[in-house]
Amino acid sequence: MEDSCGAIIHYSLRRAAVLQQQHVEPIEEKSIESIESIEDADVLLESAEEESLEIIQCRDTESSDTIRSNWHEQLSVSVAGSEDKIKWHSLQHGGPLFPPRYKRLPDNVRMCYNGQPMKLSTAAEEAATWYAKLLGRPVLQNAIFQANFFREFRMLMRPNERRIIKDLELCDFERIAQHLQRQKMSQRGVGQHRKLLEQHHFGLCCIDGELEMIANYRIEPAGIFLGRGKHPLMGALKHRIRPEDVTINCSPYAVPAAPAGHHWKAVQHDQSVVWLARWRDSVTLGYKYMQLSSASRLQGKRELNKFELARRVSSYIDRIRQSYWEDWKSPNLMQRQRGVAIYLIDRVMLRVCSDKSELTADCEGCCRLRVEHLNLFMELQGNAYVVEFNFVGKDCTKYRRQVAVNQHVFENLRSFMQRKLPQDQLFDQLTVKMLNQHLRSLMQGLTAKVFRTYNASRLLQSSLDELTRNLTSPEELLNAFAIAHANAAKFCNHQGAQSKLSSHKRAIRAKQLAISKCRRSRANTCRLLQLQQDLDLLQSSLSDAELRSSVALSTSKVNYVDPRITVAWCKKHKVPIEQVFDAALCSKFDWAITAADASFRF
DNA sequence: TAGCACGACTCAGAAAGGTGGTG
DNA sequence: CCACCACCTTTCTGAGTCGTGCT
Repeated sequence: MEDSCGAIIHYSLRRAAVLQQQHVEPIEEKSIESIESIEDADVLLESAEEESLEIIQCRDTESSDTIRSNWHEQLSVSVAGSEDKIKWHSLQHGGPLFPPRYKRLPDNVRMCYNGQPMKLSTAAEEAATWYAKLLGRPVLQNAIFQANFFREFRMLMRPNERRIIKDLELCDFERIAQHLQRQKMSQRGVGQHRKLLEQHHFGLCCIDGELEMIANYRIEPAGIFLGRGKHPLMGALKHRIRPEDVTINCSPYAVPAAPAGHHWKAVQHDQSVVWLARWRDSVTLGYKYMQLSSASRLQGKRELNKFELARRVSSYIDRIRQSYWEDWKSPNLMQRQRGVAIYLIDRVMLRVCSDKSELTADCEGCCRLRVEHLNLFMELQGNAYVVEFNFVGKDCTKYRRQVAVNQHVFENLRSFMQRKLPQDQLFDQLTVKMLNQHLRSLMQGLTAKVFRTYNASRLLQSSLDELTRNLTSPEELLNAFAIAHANAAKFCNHQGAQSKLSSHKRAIRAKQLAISKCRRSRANTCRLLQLQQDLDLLQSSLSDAELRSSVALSTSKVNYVDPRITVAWCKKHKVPIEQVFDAALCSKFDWAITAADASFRF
């Protein structure tokens, strides 16, 4: 309790300091904001193309084409920790794009309080529009959200408004929500052109003579902090970020101009970092960064390094496993805990979970597991030594899994749980730092997170080998590929909220209905036969669909499995890469598509 | 020198936006 | 031809990981 109070006081003081630094004068609108029609956008787009070329002019004389086409062939892979301290030699960009200034609502659109329309101050009205956008979302029912939002909403009101508005329940945002919806519909079409224009202005940078895309050139708009799960700060207001809050990182000769009438918080030329701009989030108080796109050369190099590091684990894995087997039998409690923890990270794919501040949602990982998160079964459904994990993991996703473990692990876990309360730490002698230090002593650059990359990639490769060994037809191959990926995603516990299964089951029900209708109306038998065939096909693919629906496939594809495995598989089976990677993945993994041939093995 | 806070990065699911099929 | 819907892709930004530097 004391700790929690301390954290809250510390947070309040820091937040006050950050907010005090934030400037309040309105930012000048850029010319982009004045676009009302598609024609306007086209005209501006043409001039922007010229301007954008100007922004990215580079002093680097080296031919960028040669660098781009074969950097991955020339690259000698560096192990983690020994990466170059100098990340770039020349860096030029146009600075971030600020969201448009808030435009007041028309006079006939008002928040109603207790049935009476209220004309709010500009700041309070803007906060009301943020809330109105969330109408219908379950998060609005959350008491923490309501309390945080209403407290900060009232702080934006004028004293006379504050005297009247005392209860969020009596605030009616419906008219504002309807107005915003109408506004959105009327602006369809213009948005696309504006986006293209903005991308030309702000979305590109020039790094070491290479034109690259920027991943997030937009400053996050002000709004309501939502967080994940039961975040204690949900509902707090994210303040507007202004040029005076933003630090720019670039070459000394290429400082982008701040918007008219404004200046940057600071400009630095730090070659040891890859961010282009940063600012502090007014709720979490952490830095937010403007960074290069994942398709960029620099990010590609980092990706390659990541996968090469994971690939090296193959040569060390026997030694690593031998080491933690020995730890299980150690008389030293810390070593036993360390051995079991690494086993769980390696074999159950748990994240390590670093220490967290009190002001985050209550989520766990290996080093933060509590006694209450585990159930031990000597025997369960014919399996010996089963551990049931039940906790809330990263992003507040549920982790619920029963795993048959090694007998030594089981007995160690039982001893760690003895004489402890449910809320006590399972690994009370262990810290993340100790664990990673030990891993580094076994293999240079090895940390806990590498196991996820290693295991997911190994699993994909073996699943692909096994499932596609005797297949030749494109449909069968692609289906098997999807299942292999789903296996890897399931292993990583990547969850998707939108269930494709429900639509699959709906399709089956629809066919069943159509068949019975067809039978009743005695329609032609050809139609009936066709429907029956469709139904059989749907039903036979249900179990595959069940697997694929329960997981989010993209996360493991994007982050964990070595793309060269997929590329090699495609080349071996003559499957076009576009059928398994979408456009974004193709450009992100450009290096893998060029580098890997059919014989590549992870 | 240990422990902690923090900076810089990777990883993550949800929401928004786009597309193509169907009635 | 259009409205609607389902599915897929992109964008957004919150949440972890881990090294570094300060006290």
